[in-house]
Amino acid sequence: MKQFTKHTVKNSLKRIFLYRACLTRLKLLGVEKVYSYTLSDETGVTSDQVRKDFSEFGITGNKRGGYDVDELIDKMEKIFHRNKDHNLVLIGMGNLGTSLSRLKEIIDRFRVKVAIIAVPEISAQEVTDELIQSGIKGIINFAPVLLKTPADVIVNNVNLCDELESVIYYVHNQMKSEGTKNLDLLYRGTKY
Amino acid sequence: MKQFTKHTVKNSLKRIFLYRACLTRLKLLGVEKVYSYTLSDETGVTSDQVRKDFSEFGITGNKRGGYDVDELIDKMEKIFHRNKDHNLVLIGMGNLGTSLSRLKEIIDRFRVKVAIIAVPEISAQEVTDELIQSGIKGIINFAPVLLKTPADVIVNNVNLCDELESVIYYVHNQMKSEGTKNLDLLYRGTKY
DNA sequence: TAGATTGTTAATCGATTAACAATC
DNA sequence: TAGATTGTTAATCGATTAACAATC
Repeated sequence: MKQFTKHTVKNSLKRIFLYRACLTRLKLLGVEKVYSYTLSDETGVTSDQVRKDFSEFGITGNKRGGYDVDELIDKMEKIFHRNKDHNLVLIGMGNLGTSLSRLKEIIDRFRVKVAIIAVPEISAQEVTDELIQSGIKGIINFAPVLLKTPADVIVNNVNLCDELESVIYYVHNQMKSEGTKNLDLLYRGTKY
Repeated sequence: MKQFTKHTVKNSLKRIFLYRACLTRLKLLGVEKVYSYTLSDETGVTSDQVRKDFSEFGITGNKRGGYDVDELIDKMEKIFHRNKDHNLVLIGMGNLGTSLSRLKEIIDRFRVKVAIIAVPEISAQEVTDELIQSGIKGIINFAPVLLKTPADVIVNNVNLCDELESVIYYVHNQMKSEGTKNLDLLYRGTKY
């Protein structure tokens, strides 16, 4: 019954994005030190969860002293390999015909590992196959198709229609659920 | 310790998008009937999970007979309220200054409930406040900021940088994990 | 009918939450 | 020191997986 492993972005990783967004904003405001409850207040994630997430990614602070904002941002940049350069290829609609033949050459030369696919639905799989042949290991896919890829290739689908429809779904369905108490007092975000 | 409820798109809902993508493709290929294991093969979601998801959304098939593709697509369209029209406003950078004053008028007139925010980071919160004042209940946010919104407003953040970085994260970290057996035999997708 | 597939209930697994000992 | 906060272990909750009875 057990199927091939589906790759899904870990919730904890998504929350790290969330923390970082807060931290860069706080830094801009001149904040130098935060506590787990600071990030909790800002993001709506419980302070327990904040510390648990940090622990998972090996981020430590100072007992009683909280966390240094700069240090925290720095550690998160490292998690995302922001300290290194990453070349990537973007395959768009305009240059599709011409560029496809030079793809492998470019990917090899610049040691590209990540590609962005923004071609029409119909050519998406073909482009993908080509990319994988050339050694691409991660793909951001804007085409509204489910790409077939080997297990060692990561695909992240970005689909505005799906995003829109999920918002519409929630807008239409939330009245039924609880969420209607203390409306003005509560705040929340999404998708993280 | 319990915090305000964070709204997150349900996994089951994301999988419904996935099923629908498959089904529309299969329909194009002339397929009229599917079984839970058909969708399992196509999506990598286990057949158990497919049936469980269908059950959650009140989608039923025929014992022994599987599911009718058209009927399935139709039911999914209904889940996403695709059978109705939905007006939406798109606030972009170009027309920011001019249009903001007419916003409420337009939102009222066309009974808009959903907005897409594609303005620079710095004006995103201001625009959001304005939208909420005008009665918007769902937002797709392209600005890389965490918007403060009342609990009855759904926000879906779309952030290319985050998507990219999560791909980079996985590309750099997967070698360590298991996933290296039967590489060429296994297929997987992401984010659903 | 026998066999195959659904739909649902029970078991398992993983992620979140709570609790608390360590410590600055 | 006393008090506050971290980091981690244990308890709980929810989601996935397995099992199976219903049935076409």
